[in-house]
This record gives sequence, C-alpha cells and structure tokens, in this order.
Amino acid sequence: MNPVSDVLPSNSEAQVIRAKLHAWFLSHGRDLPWRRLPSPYAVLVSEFMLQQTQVATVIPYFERWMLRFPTVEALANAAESDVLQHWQGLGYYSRARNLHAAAKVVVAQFGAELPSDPALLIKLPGVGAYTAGAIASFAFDRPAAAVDANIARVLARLGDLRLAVDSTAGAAALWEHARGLLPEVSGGREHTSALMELGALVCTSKRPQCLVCPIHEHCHTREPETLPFKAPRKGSVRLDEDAAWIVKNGALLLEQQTGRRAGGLWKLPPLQTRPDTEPVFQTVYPFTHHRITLRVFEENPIGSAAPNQRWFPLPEVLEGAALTAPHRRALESLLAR
DNA sequence: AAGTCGGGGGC
DNA sequence: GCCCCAGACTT
Repeated sequence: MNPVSDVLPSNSEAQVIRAKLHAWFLSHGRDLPWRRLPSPYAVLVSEFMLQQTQVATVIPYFERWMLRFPTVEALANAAESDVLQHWQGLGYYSRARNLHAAAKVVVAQFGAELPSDPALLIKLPGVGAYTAGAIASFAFDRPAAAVDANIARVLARLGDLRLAVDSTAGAAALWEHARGLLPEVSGGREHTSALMELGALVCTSKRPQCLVCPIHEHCHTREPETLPFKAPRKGSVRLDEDAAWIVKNGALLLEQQTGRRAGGLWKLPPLQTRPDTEPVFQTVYPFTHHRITLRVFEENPIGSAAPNQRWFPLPEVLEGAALTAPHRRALESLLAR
C-alpha cells in the first residue's frame, strides 16, 4: 500500500469546492488594508512584508510604508537608508533591499507598471514562485496558483498528502493540487484569498475547526492535526554578543553593519572580549535556530570612530538610525535610565 | 537539498 | 521552550 495518498479532485468537484470557498469567503473574509484598494504596488509591498511574517505584525508597517512611499516611483527614488528606516523591526532585511531593487526594475523596465504575468514577476528580485502567483492573483485577478504556508496546510489536508510539504516532491504535489483547483479565466483574487483565509481562520495549524469548514465533505484526511508533514528542525544554538555603550560629548557611537544579513543597519559597536564589569543592559533574542544573549557594557571613548562608525546625537539617535530590534530595545532602555 | 535569515506571536 | 508565519536566496 502506498503511504502517500494525495487525492486530487476531479474538474467537476473542483468547481464545487471553488463555489463553496467563494461563498464562505464573502461572509467570513477579513477586511485587510491591502485588500481594500488592491493597487498592484500595494499588493507588491504587502506580499514582501508578509513573507514569513504574520498579518497582525505587518499591518502597522504597511500603513506607515504606504504613507511614506505611496507609489512605486516614490520607492524607486528613495534612499536605501530611508527604506531600511521604515523596515526596521520587521526582520529579514534582505526583503527590504529586494523590494527597493524590484521597484527600480519596475520603473526602469516596465514603465512603473507591474507586469501581470507570473513568468515576468518571478524575475523581480525577492519574488519567488509564491509571490509571483500571489501578485498575479491579488493584483490582476488572474487564475495563478500560489502556495503559501496556509494554502499548503489546507491542500495537504484536503488531499491527505503525506509528503513533507517543504520537500521538493511535496511542494510539487501541492502546486499541482493548487493548479487543479484554479478557476479558468479570472477570479484568481477571491479564489486564492479564500483558500488562504480558510487556512488562517479555520484550517489552522493547531486545533483546526473542521466542523465549520465549508469544504469539510471534500477533505480526505482523517487526522488533520497531524498534517502537514515537515522536515525535522535543528536544535537551537546559544551564542553571546557583547557590545559597547560609548558616549562622547552627548553623542553615541554606532557601527554600520555590512553584508547580506542586516547590511545597512546600525548597531552598538561589538566587543571582541567581554569586559570584567557588569553589563548595563542584557537581553535574550532568538532568530531562526539561534538564541543570542546580548550584553551591553559601558566603555570609555577611545581614539576616533572607525570608517564604518559614526557619532549620533543622543536624543535624536532613535529617529536617525535604523537598528535591529534587539539593539533598539537596548538603546531605548539605556536612554531611559 | 540543506542552510540561512538577526522579527514576533502564541501556547 | 518550541512551533509557526502570505518565502526567497545562497551554497
């Protein structure tokens, strides 16, 4: 017996599923800022912000972003420091740089109009298979497949897919399933929104609400809470980070980071060796499979600032520099002493 | 195919 | 504590 039972609906059953999803979405879909007037640019921004980030976290960032960079031209013409400033705290900063770069490509190569074809969208920096399909669906109402974590969970349960959804084979099965459910010519916006919303509100990761699911009778899994399968994760690694609090003439010394990770953002200057004093601030923050203990030590100003360092006047530093969230928390705490 | 991303919420 | 999240990218 094949342990992998991925059941795909027939064309006629797919049509029934679409109709039920559609009716459910009309009465239960949430009112989200990027759904109100889905300009292609607003969809682009929201999709970048929503990569690996939950809806509730994104909303205030999205609102501020659209006020500061209301059009794709405004974003393309902005300075990177300004872009990072408005992204700070959201994490995964390569998304901000990719969004900035994508805006420049849209202006330079597409006359400031986003293309509607997923095959063109996927060429933009930071746009993968999911985001290309999502923009085509949400911004242009095209019947384009898009499989995010919500839809992967819904489809894995619907078809009782017993492959890891983050494996190559599992992903291929999910995308095939998603394409099989698509409407034929248009209607991608509500179809993809409904599937995603079902995953967010009903077919949830924990304690799925199968009794109120509009497509319950089409679902082939008998143990939804065990799906989807995922590859096992690595254990977390503990690391220490020691940084300096150096003030001279009412100005704080910060250092600008380089590289892909948090490049462009500022942080308290790192200390190679931990001083033999008590830290003035300490916090623990996680990221991916790491767990970092950040300690800040008060140090005396020595010599001059390095090329990648700068003195920031103390009261204004919080507005003048883009910082990662843990370093920002350290600053806020130490300024309030 | 596996590892990385330097945020945050929820239980 | 661990898992999850409107994933994409590099190696």
